[in-house]
Amino acid sequence: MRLLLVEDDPVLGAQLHKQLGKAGYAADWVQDGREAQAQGSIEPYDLVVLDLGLPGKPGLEVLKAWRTEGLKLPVIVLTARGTWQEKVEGFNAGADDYVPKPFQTEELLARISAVLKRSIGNAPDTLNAKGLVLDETQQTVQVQSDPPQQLTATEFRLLRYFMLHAGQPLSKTRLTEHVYEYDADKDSNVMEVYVNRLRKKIGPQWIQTRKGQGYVFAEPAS
Amino acid sequence: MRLLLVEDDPVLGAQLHKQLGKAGYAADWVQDGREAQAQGSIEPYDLVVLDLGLPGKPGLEVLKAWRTEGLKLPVIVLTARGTWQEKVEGFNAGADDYVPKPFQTEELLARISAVLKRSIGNAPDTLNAKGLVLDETQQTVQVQSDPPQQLTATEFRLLRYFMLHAGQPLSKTRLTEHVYEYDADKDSNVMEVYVNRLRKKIGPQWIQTRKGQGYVFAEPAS
DNA sequence: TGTTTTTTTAAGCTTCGTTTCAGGTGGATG
DNA sequence: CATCCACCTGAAACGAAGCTTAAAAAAACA
Repeated sequence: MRLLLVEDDPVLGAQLHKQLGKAGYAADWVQDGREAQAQGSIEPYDLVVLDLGLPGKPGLEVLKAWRTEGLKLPVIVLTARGTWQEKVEGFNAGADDYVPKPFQTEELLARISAVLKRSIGNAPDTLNAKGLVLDETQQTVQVQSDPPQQLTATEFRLLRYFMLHAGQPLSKTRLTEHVYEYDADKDSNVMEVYVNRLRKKIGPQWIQTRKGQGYVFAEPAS
Repeated sequence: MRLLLVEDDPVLGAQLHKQLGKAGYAADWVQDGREAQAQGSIEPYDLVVLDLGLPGKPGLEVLKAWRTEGLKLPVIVLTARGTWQEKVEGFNAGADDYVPKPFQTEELLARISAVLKRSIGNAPDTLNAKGLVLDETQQTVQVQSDPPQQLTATEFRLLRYFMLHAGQPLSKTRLTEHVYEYDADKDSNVMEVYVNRLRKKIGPQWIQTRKGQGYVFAEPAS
């Protein structure tokens, strides 16, 4: 999952950025309103965490701009001490959720996870395919009733993306874009390598390859 | 365990603060209601000891504010006159326990320990894993039937936090936040050093490292 | 105050996750 | 049937994260 963090305060921003990374998200961090808007329009983020008090361009403006542009990526708004109007304004501008400052990091992480699942429009527990369970806090997978297996950071991010988009063909470029932050080096077979590793861990039938198109995560034919 | 002590009386406050430290809690002490509220919202405390008669903002108000904000951190209320209504009001406002003044420090410590375990949702004697016993009053560990070993203050705080959260992966930042008071200096390898010391004392199999994620305290595979 | 214990810092070393690379496989195409 | 291309796979190279030890700094204690 690739996130955009928009927060001008260097201290809070740095801390959040780190925490998001730890939680298994590939997060880019920008500190300026204009930059945020541009970035959000160009790069394919899965979710934005948006602070409202920003240099360059106010957060709400940025959000509105995205919405009139037709972008419907999920946005969670952070705002100082929740005045009631601000909250309403935020939702009107098209925010998906709203976290009043100050907050505990766990709170934010919980909201992010909730909004992500909701936005993809799948059943509440998407990460529970038939006979395959992904535990988000432990970063483990369990196949049938075998003992749970540990996943490395990258394996986890990839598998989560697969499971959240089960049934859809996903190109290798799309996968790299969403599993890694910023650069996205082309001309590498990293994805193939990681798909290989996942297949070894969970069994080959879950991820099918569509030659020329990419991969599809799906339940094994019953 | 990181506590917030809210007590305006300088004498009692100082004394409690000291005792809490002795008992192995990293406690921050504030004397004002407003400050308490802000502090409790921002910092990741494990428990609050809250006096009711406060300057700035009444204790019950502070508590209610936290609850409406959705914060569910455990709160123990101290109050002077143990009138029956006050007790009820306290519980209604969302207190987890209630200690009437005057009280003996041990009484308070016992309550704190109980509420902590309860709030984490673990069995009453969480500090008693298979073959490993942590004595809270003595600040010692006993492995199997070896002689008990003395722990230093920090070792004790860390090990208790581990045991109370057995099975969960705990990041190094989270550990520092909960083992130390206020500052929480980043960019240091203190946690690694202390994990090392604990492993030397209790044996290496109890604390596993999850590279990139943190550590997990768990019973050795049987 | 001087002494001892505890905490923190720093440095070199080790381990493990990531990425790259080289060679292999299999299906599609002419 | 030969060739090409996309993908697979195992192993090596690299780098970051964690380990360990010793010494410096700070705190506790007498």
